[in-house]
Amino acid sequence: MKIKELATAAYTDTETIRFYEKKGLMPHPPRLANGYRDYQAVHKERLLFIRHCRSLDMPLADIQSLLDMTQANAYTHLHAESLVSNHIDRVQVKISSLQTLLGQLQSLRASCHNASPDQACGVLQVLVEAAHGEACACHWPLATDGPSLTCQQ
Amino acid sequence: MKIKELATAAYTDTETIRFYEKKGLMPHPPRLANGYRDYQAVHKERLLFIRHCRSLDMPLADIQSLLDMTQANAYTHLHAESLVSNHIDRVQVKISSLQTLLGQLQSLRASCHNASPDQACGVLQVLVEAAHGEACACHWPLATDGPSLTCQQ
DNA sequence: TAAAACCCTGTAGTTACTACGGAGTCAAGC
DNA sequence: GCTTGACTCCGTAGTAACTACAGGGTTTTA
Repeated sequence: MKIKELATAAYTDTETIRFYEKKGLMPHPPRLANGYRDYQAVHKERLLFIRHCRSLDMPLADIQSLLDMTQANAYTHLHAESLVSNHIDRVQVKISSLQTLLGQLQSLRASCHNASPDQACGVLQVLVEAAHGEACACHWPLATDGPSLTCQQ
Repeated sequence: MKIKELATAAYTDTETIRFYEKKGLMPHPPRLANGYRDYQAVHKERLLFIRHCRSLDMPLADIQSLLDMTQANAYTHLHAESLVSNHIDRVQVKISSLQTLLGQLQSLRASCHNASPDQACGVLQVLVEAAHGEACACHWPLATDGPSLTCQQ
């Protein structure tokens, strides 16, 4: 099976497969006489596994760990479960962070709707004024994975 | 005001300021005789504005548009509001996408908890089996901004 | 005078790909 | 035999928004 066939079978792209190979998630397959990659069924299973995990938004590093566990046949309850649990924690934090953000954005937009017709749009004024507020916690360093979201407008 | 002082005043980092300068969000400031950047109050206001918008998770391109509007004094209700509205839409899509994902991850973890003590952890088995399911919509190409999240386990 | 703290530029790293450029290979149609 | 198109190869650069150096110069403090 050549790379395009594998890509089609796993609903992904040839470039992505080569990328996974470079990253070590997919093994180096044997080559045909012309240098083309030659895949077997085992490669398809592995790629489907990877893509399924990615559809669950798992980072490649976690997927690599899971693959290592299946390969070694020495995985533990605790390790696999903690990977998933940590992932759940990250997703939950992200959701609540975004919900706070959503509230702030909606009140920002409301400041535009509430402006009387002869006024300039309130969005910019609110933003400029908020930026002046020294006490606004927005101005603390942002978290690495999203906004700090502690500003109460 | 040298760069460190500005950074402290805007609760950010010197590298970030130079980064914004390179990107065109911050203007090139005048330089001291020794080549050091020399900032005024106007730079602080601009930087605080940028950081406030970033705390609302706005992309730099949107912030650039807002800055252009304030500079030109020619911004419109509609443009500013549509920037914010589009941002709200993106955040809402992201939230519901993550909520679906959360449910899937929780059921995955449950498959581990439900396994009897003498069984191997169910997480890996579920993942392997799910990857085999040809009909699983997980295997369709992922959306650009997150998981496809259409897999019903 | 020496060390610490600051400043400069430029480059490389992060995530998970995606998109290209330039070249070689293969099968089908004329 | 030739051309066209689809496929393959490899390597590099781009995405967002920074962060972290490397390697040098300057200023301030002890």
